[in-house]
Amino acid sequence: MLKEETNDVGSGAGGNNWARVCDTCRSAACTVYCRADSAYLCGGCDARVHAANRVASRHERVWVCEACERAPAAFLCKADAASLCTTCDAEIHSANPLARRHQRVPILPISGSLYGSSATEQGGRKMASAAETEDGFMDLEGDDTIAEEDEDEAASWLLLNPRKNSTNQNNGYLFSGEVDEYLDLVEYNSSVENHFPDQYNQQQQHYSVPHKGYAGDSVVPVQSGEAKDHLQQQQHQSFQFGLDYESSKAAYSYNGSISHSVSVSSVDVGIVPESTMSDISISHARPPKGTIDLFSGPSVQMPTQLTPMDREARVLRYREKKKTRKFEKTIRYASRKAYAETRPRIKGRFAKRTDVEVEVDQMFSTTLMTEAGYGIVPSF
DNA sequence: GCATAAGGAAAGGCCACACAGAGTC
DNA sequence: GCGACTCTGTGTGGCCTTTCCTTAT
Repeated sequence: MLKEETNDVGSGAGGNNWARVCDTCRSAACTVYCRADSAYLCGGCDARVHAANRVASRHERVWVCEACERAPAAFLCKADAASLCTTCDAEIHSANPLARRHQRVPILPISGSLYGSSATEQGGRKMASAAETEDGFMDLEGDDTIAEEDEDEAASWLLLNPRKNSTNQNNGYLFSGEVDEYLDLVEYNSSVENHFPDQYNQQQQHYSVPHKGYAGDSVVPVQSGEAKDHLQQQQHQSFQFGLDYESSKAAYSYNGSISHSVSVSSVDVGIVPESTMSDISISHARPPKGTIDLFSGPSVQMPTQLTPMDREARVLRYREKKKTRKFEKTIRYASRKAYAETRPRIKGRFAKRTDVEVEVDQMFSTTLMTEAGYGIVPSF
């Protein structure tokens, strides 16, 4: 059994971008691996098979790796709140020193019902939600604290989401604001760029367009309207189905269906649409725990009452964002980068150009102008 | 087991200036 | 409506300082 797992991991982590399908129904993406049956099962088949009798319900199962979706998860990364197989764990957490510091704990298999007693709701299965523990399993006791913490943090991510689109997308579970959708797009893009270089590059050819023809700060492309519409459509679809447990797993996993559909970015630098920058900082701003709860104040755009669906959607969205956080610096304007690199410094700080340097630059510009036969606007 | 010191890593601030974008005429 | 112009805020990299965490005593 373990041999098979190892082989699968080897081919799955990073090498195969498609989630393993359920061994039973052969149609849905698998979400759990049953060691007793040596079978990968989707949420529906798992619930059906292991609810058949008491013996079956004792089968030990583990979630499938959220990164490759092809191997049983072996470790839980607390920093990423992600269950990962050994290979993905090694890959992801050897990427940089920061990642190496992530605290990971082995995932213990569980038996019984993964989806709680109300497994029939929402199309037969209960979605993965705030009731899950950090490792993604249902916590039968004492899960309220964790869920509330997640909800609190999730709420902070959504504070400024205007509900202006509620009339158009009034299912209550969609991204509510244009801005936040854009933010999501950027983050998903980062995820895609990291995990699907091939597909990402191919699809980029379809949807990525240069920001401007001008060669200055224009190196940072933005998504075309077609791409954005396409993405929004995909996201909306994913969220509409996302309340179903199985679909939500696919939609929110590292490289689930939604990731396959996202395909906009530059090649060397990440895109951050300028209009979103302030929103990013605002939406992430959050007072530390233990401070005065400003979120309950009247000035904050926070719904006073959340339906269970809203709550679940918030937590889900927060978890997904948490997984796809990207800490690498994003260069938006390559020309500014070039200027900064050539700019004189004193102890690392930018320094004023001396008159001599200005004169040299002017002479250089003049020389170029005469030699090239056309004018160049002097920079300094 | 607890307290303190030392070392390392990470985070954040600072600086000048070209540029984007809003506003005005 | 369109172009020209002014003004303001933003983004950029390298070094330094501060803060936090781990390890040793």
